[in-house]
Amino acid sequence: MARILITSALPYINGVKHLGNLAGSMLPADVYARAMRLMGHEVLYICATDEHGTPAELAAAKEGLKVEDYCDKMHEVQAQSGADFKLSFDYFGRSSAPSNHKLTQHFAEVLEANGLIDERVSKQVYSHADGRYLPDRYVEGTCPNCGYEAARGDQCDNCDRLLDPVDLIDPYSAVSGSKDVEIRDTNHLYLKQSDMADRLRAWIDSSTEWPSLAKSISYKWLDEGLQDRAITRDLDWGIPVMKDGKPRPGFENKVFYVWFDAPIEYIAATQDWAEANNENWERWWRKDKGAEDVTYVEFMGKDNVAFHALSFPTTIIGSGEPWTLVDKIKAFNWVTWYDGKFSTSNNRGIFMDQAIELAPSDYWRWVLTANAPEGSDAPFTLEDFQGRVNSDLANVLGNFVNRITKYTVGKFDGKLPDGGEWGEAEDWIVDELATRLPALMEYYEKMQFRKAAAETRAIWAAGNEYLTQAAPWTHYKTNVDQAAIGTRVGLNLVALFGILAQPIIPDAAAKILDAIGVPEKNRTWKFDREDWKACVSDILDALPRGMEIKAPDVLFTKIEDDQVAAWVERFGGGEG
RNA sequence: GGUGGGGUAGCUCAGCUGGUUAGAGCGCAGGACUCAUAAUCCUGAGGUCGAGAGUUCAAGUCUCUCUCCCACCA
Repeated sequence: MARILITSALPYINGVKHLGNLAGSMLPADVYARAMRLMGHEVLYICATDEHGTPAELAAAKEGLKVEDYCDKMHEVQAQSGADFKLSFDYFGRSSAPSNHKLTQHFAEVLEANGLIDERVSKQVYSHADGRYLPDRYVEGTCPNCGYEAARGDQCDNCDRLLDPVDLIDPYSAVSGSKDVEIRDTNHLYLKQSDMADRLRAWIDSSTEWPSLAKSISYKWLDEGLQDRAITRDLDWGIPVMKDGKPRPGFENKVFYVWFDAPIEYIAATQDWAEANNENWERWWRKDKGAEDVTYVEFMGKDNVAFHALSFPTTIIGSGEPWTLVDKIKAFNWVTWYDGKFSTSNNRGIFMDQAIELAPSDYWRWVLTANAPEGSDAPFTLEDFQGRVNSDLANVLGNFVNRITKYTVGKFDGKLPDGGEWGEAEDWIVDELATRLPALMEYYEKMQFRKAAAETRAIWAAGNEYLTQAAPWTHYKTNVDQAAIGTRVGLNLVALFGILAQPIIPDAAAKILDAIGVPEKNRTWKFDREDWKACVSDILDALPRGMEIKAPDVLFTKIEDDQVAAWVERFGGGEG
């Protein structure tokens, strides 16, 4: 039994998340958390909303709300979405929580004490009309390179030249359109990542369980020389910059950069979890206080790898304190939508709150796991969604449960039948499961989710093949006992299928296990891995003979063509 | 521009340190069965593995060049 700390990248506060966000971090983290719990490991799964930064302020302004109120509202919305999709967070926190203020300020303090933070002057565009500094992309103007008149502060869309906003000719605010702007000197704190390079490299060298993607990106940065990074911004909304318990002189109107405080929230949220549940957070995060045996796994989209592999570790290692460092980074590509991208800002694609109206959470969970963007970007279409739900869930799993339970009710009075002789069909299914079950366990342990889903499906399909071989309906005509063993093994397979389905489709799995009467304590994955054949043989005779079972209602309603047509009409393609 | 990921059957994808006739699911064609949500099971058709060159007895699998898609960074 291991202790596994799991975090998924914090969803940003400025709107309901779309299916791509779900599939790229929160859902796989949840599937992993559930699987590890089933294996008997002690799991803590933490997530939170990421609430600071300019986009949050702008989104709030657009809705005419104070940013605090906007965040309160959107945090609730996102928490509800998570609950709707059955994300089994142990705690869903907020990066704006007091605990995170305190902890972020603590880290800044110790980093400065360790000589890893510098105060430096830089130039920023200030807008009088907006009463604020404008970060890169909120300034537009004429490109100094090609003369294009609507160049963004960070890059010109016309000539692709990368820009510094202070170099724009005739700059104006992208927020208000005002040209009443000026360039001001402003002080900021810089995290001296360059000083940390050697220690980071040593740490990465010693990390054996990183995927190559994360490792190669990290080495590349180190090879080129890590840039020092500003960790403060000229904003109101965020974590105040303090010094000796008071606002730091010259930083009264500044806050920490969202990327500095967001990962720290992983820890702060754990503190809040501990506070709310009378638990101990230090045994997860402090190696000097019980966390030395914790394995920490982070889930994120590929855009977040650098922050999790270098920036956050700089904070952690640089503190000189014994905090838990990430052991495994699982990164995902994007889910694409009809040859384009999901986009929150362009309202393109399907969002979590809409998805849950269209179909049960299990359907989405299944399809997004079976088609997870693990190796590369993965396309999502409603036609593919329909196909996978109908084939995998309704036909292969749902129909299997339905056919054997109904048969039991019809021919054996709804009782698990006794009698019959073990034969070739039974030998076959034992061999099949003795191969597939260990493979499935390994896929989960290695976080290979597409393969885990495919293997799960293959096990369901093997159940159907077993029934074809055992053919109880044929034996029933001449030898009821022989029909009994096929039915009995079939019912035990139903129980196993429910048990195995739990991480991906928890609702349907619970329905199956309830119908077949499997007690809560017998729904785990504590298999005897020393002898799979014996283990499987036991599984196929686990249910007490004579027990009453029920035929559950149809588990998965198929998605009809006209539904898909209506969805495509409503969402398909989108308007870029 | 740099770095990384990807370009394998109509579609979505597997193919580890190079080695027998390149695999799976869906879709398609044929057959079987009738317990079941016209479900299931079996069989089959279908690919010069993005393009070109090279290394090797042998290359989707290694090297180089090119090309297309995606992301990140400056």
